[in-house]
This record gives sequence, C-alpha cells and structure tokens, in this order.
Amino acid sequence: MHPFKKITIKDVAREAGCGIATASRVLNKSGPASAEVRERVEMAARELGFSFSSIGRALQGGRSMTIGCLVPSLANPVFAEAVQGAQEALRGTGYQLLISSSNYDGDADNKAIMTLLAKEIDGLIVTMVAPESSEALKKARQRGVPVSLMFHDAVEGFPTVHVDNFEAAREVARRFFDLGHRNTAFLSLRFSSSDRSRNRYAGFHAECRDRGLPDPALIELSETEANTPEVLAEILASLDGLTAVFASNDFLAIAVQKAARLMGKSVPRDLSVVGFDGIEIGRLLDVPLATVETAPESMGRQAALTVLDLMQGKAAVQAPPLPFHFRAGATLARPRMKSRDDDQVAPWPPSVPSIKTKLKQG
Amino acid sequence: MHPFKKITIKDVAREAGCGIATASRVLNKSGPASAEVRERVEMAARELGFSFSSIGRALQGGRSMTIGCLVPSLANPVFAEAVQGAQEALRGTGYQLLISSSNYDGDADNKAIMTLLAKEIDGLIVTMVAPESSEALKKARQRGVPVSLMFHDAVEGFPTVHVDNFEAAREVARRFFDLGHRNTAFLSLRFSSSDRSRNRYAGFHAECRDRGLPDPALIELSETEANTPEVLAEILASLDGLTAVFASNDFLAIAVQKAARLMGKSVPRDLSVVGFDGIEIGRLLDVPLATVETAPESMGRQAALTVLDLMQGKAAVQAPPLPFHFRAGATLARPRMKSRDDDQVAPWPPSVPSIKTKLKQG
DNA sequence: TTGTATGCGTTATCAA
DNA sequence: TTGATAACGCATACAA
Repeated sequence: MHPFKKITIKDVAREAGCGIATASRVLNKSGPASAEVRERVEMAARELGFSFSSIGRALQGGRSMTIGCLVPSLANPVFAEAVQGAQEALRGTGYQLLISSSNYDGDADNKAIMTLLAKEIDGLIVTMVAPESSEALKKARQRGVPVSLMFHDAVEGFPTVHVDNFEAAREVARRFFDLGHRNTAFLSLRFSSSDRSRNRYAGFHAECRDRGLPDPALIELSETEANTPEVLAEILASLDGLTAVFASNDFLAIAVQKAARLMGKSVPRDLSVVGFDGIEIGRLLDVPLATVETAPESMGRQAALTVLDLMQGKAAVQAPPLPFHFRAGATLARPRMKSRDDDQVAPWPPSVPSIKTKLKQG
Repeated sequence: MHPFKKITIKDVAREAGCGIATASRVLNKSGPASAEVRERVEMAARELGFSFSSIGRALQGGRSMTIGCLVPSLANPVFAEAVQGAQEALRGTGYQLLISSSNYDGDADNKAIMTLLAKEIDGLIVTMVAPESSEALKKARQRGVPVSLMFHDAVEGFPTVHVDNFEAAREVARRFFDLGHRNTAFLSLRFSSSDRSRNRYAGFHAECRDRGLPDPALIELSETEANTPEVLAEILASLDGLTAVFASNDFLAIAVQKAARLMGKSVPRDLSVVGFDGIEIGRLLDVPLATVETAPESMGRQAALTVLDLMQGKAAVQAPPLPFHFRAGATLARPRMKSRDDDQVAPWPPSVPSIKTKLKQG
C-alpha cells in the first residue's frame, strides 16, 4: 500500500457498504437517503478523514470555484489591500482567489491571464499594464469568463472599479491654484506603464491649462531614484521657481519631503506636496501628508462583487467611479512670496522642461 | 450550439483528423509523431485557440501545479511582500499560488487550510495564528503535502523560514541598556494571536532580566487605539519614568513618534523608539526610525523554494534563521538625565504594570 | 431509496 | 507511428 493514498468517495462508499452515488448524495445532501445509510456514510467519511476533491468536482461540474486575480505587484500596498478586499468579499462564498502578479510587465500580464484561464477560473479580476490592448483579456471574454477590472478607467466592454484619476488630479491642481501656486511638478514612477499615472498627469495638466498656468514639469523616477533622496533633491533643485509637487503616490510624496529636508527647504513653507492614495501612515508623519484618499480595499471588494454578479448571469453594468476624498494635510500651504514685488502675480517663468519626456499624450 | 463551448483536445484531434492520443503527444511533445500529422495538429490547435485544461491534467496526473499560501492578511505589507517573494520564486516553474487570508483568526486559518487541501494543492506555505496546534496542518502532513511555515519559530516537524525574533528582541534590549535606558515598554498589536510578538516580548523581557533591569511594561493595543495617537499618548503618559519603547512593528513605532509629539515630548531626547520589520518608509521620516530590519520578500522566496525542494523529494532540513539587521536611526539615543543625581544609576521604580495583562508566558 | 453507468479533459498503456 | 481505451474523482441520469 502506498504511504499517502488519497481517500476518495469510493473509499467512503465501500466502507459504508453502499454505492458511490448514495455516498455522494448523503455527503452533498443532494438527494434522498435512508437515515440508516446516511449514518453509515457520515461515519465512514469521518473515520477516513474524507473530503471532496475540488478537482474532480470541477471537472464534472464545469466550475472550478476559483477566481483569478492579477495585479502588478503585491509589494505595492495599494494592490495588496485591493486583493485583501476581494478576498474578504469572497469569504464564505466558496470561491478562492488564484493570484498572479506581473511586476508591471505587459507580457507577463498576458501570460499570467492565459495561465489563469487554463486553470479554468470562473471569473477574473485584473489590474494590468495595458488592458485596452490585451489579447488575453479578449480571450477571457471569448470564453465567457466574467471579468472585472480594478483601478483602470473604463475600457471598452469590461466593467471596472476605479476612482476618477483625471478628476482627482484636477482637484489637486485646483487646490494648488487656489493657494497661489504657479510652478508645479508631477512626480511619477513607471509613468509609461501605468494608465493611472498618465491619467493623473493628464487631469493635473488639463486643469493647469484651464487656469492659465504653465504646464507642470513631468518627472519620471526610477525605483532607485525614488529611494535615494539625494537624487530626488537634485532633480527638484533643478526646477526653478517650483513651489508645489503633486506626487502620483504617497510614498513618492514622502520621499519628496525627505528630499526637501535635504535641500534645506521647509515643507510646506518652501514647497508644498500632495500625494495620492491616502495611506494611513501619511497621517502619522510629523507633517501630515495632504493627499487624495482612495479606498483600495473597497475597490477589491467591489470588483469581487461585480464578478460574482456577472457569474450569476446579471448583466454587466459599469458602476460610477468610487468617490475620492481630498485629505487636507500640513504639507500644503500658500507659497512663500520671495519679496514685496511678488505680491503681484509673478511673471511666469518658462515651463520647466521634463526631466524625462516619455510622455506621449498631453 | 452553446455560446461558450470549451475547446478540448478532442476537438483538436477531430479537426486534425487524428486520435486524441496523437494530438496529446504532439502538443506535449511527449512522443513520436510524423511531421505531417504534427503539422495538422498544431494548425488545428492554433485555429481553434486550444489550450489545455489544467483541471483535466490535474485529475489525470495527480498534481494540480498549485501551491497554497495562507497569511493573516495582505493588508499587512510584511505578509504582502512575503507573498510577492513566493510568487517570484515560483515564476517560471509552472506553479501558481492559491492564496487565502484569515484576518488573524485561528478558526479561519484551519478552514482555509482545509479548503486549500481540498483543491489538491501540491504544497503549502503558511503563516497562521497557532501552527503548533493546528489540526489542518497535521492533516496536510498526513496527506503528504509539503509544508513550509513562514515567520514562525520552529514548530515540530515543519520546516520554517524565519528570523529569530527572540534574539532580535534581545538585541534591542541590549541597545537600550547600553545607552542607559532603564524603564522600557513593549508595544504590540494582537499580542495573544501572534507568536512573533510574543517571542519578541519574551526576548526583550529576558534580556532586561539578564541585565537586571525592571520588567518592561507590556502594552497591547487594539487596532483603533494604535491609529488614535491621542489614546496612545495617554497610555504612554501613564508610564512613569519611561524612556524607551520597543514597538513590535514599524507602524506602531511611527505611531509612538506621533504620540510623543502630541505629548510635547521629543524623540529621541525624551523618548527613544525602536521598531521592527524595517519597512522602507522608516528611512524617509523626519527622524529616521531605528528598527530591526528583516527581509519579508526573502522569507517568502525561501519558503517557496523549500516547498519546491520538498516536492522534489528532498528531505526536510530546517535552515538556520535568516539574519536580521539592527538599523540605527535617529529615534534612538541616550535618555536625558533629569538632574545631577541621575548621574548615578537611578533607583529603579517599581515595575510599571501592564495596561493589559493578557500575557501568559514570562 | 438505491446503485450502475456515463462523462467531464487529460495522459499513459498497449496493441496494432 | 498511431489510436482506442482505461483511469483519475466526482455528480447525475436512469434503471432497479
């Protein structure tokens, strides 16, 4: 006999002295069975430590009771929380999450989805680099697998759960403007591979235009640059007249604070900073961070509920964007006027050139 | 005809005009096939958009190519990073992670493992409330499913990937002592449901004893208390003569800084703070956090590699704990002496009572 | 109320 | 080199 023989329903049936159909009916409470045989079957199952194989079930039933979930990285707390939210929404439903991450790589995204699809997932929750042009996503649709996007703005044919990045960014620009800021910058990681960053910049840029402000400087940082305040300080120092920075996420915003300290500049007296996401820790800083609060956990939860609905045959309806909330913080204030002359609106300096100009739109 | 008919290898075989065994051999490159039929099969597969069903494969092959992973919560970046690390170690191996989280609930832990087991996972990576007494974990062993724990100190029979919490905490106590701190406190969330916190306290406590210091005060916070600096400030204020706090994680340590500010106390002049985990953001604070650096991502990676090894039949060997590293930071300094008299060692005040005394050991 | 037989998608065996 | 068939664990139609 083998050391780790699997206990199947056959074993239970044999032990209980009945047919497997009967055993199945008893254990699933899915059909009639005499009290007596029921007793025997349950006893046998208990004694043998039997539990159903989801695989056998999936093969027979056509449903794997598994939902695929793809995010760029779990190391980013925003996505981690979203997954956690989805997880919680699924608790008790019998569905499990099969998770993949692509490390912000578009090819990996598509491969991951194909792998997920091969596992016969019953639904799919996705945040990826380029959903609008993903073959794998199309394939999912072909196969009739319900899909919900997360964080992305609407993509044709797929429901998405998101905040309106464009509008939120406009709001930030408006706040800057109202306080009297004129020369601003937008800071981002992986600008080119994140439609979220791009949309935030676009909204920020649009509002600046509408207000007649110079275009914001666009700064794209590498991971290492973002973690080296010295480098960041140098970059910021190169931008003449800069008084306000909108960072595409709170970590970057905190890095800016650090860099400012290094430059001997005071936040918010010399430089205002606003972040995005609204991570808890921002509140606990010496100078609490002004930021746009979103709710990643709700986003994941909503996405899961959407997929659940879709699986039950409900029609796909695109819900409106989740609300965002501007969190006031001590990192945002009026810019300091350099001299009396500045009481009148300062002449706008020429738009500061982007450090890296990978920007395609806007 | 049905809208979403699944394409199986049968369809491919029919389309290619050959038997399914042949199609299987071609597509898997697992056996001989004439160039001609190979051509036809590959063509057919492409045209139909065929891909193998992992479920069929799993049923037949006895392996699901899936590894279960249970963590308390993905909202805790330490665990999220660990999962990310495991994810990365698995990339390219064909294995996928089936993830569950229990929200620090011991019952949920066991249920989750049973569910994972039912999915016929080929391996299991676990961080849970009480591994030492988990029936589900025993079950996994019975079934011959390779298991690796993460973060836990050694538990009989299961390999684990961890840092030595006890020793790390001793190190912190030593640092405090060397600088002249006498009255200390240990701060923790969910003390009772985390062996990590308990072991850290135990080590901290043991070293204090060894040095002849009064027992550290043990403070267990609820989630809300930790996020309400006012409350935390009040608690800290109630501890007379306190000069140093060891927080069981960096978030708590940052909360302590905030609370200190509220109390009008200066860190580190009036109060030293040391955290645990070594999250990146700690470096970026105004007063960079002193902490014990660990490497959650490596932990996840190691755990995954361990499971992979186990699955290949290698014997379970308990690797030594991963190294930790004390990160110096500006939150740690000598305590301020209150008066001349204090130049001599101050008389030890009576040990401050625990705010909550759920402590079982030590 | 019960049990037998079939099929789900795949791979492995074995005879042709 | 090929293909029919058994087996994997389960649920169910159907016959008893």
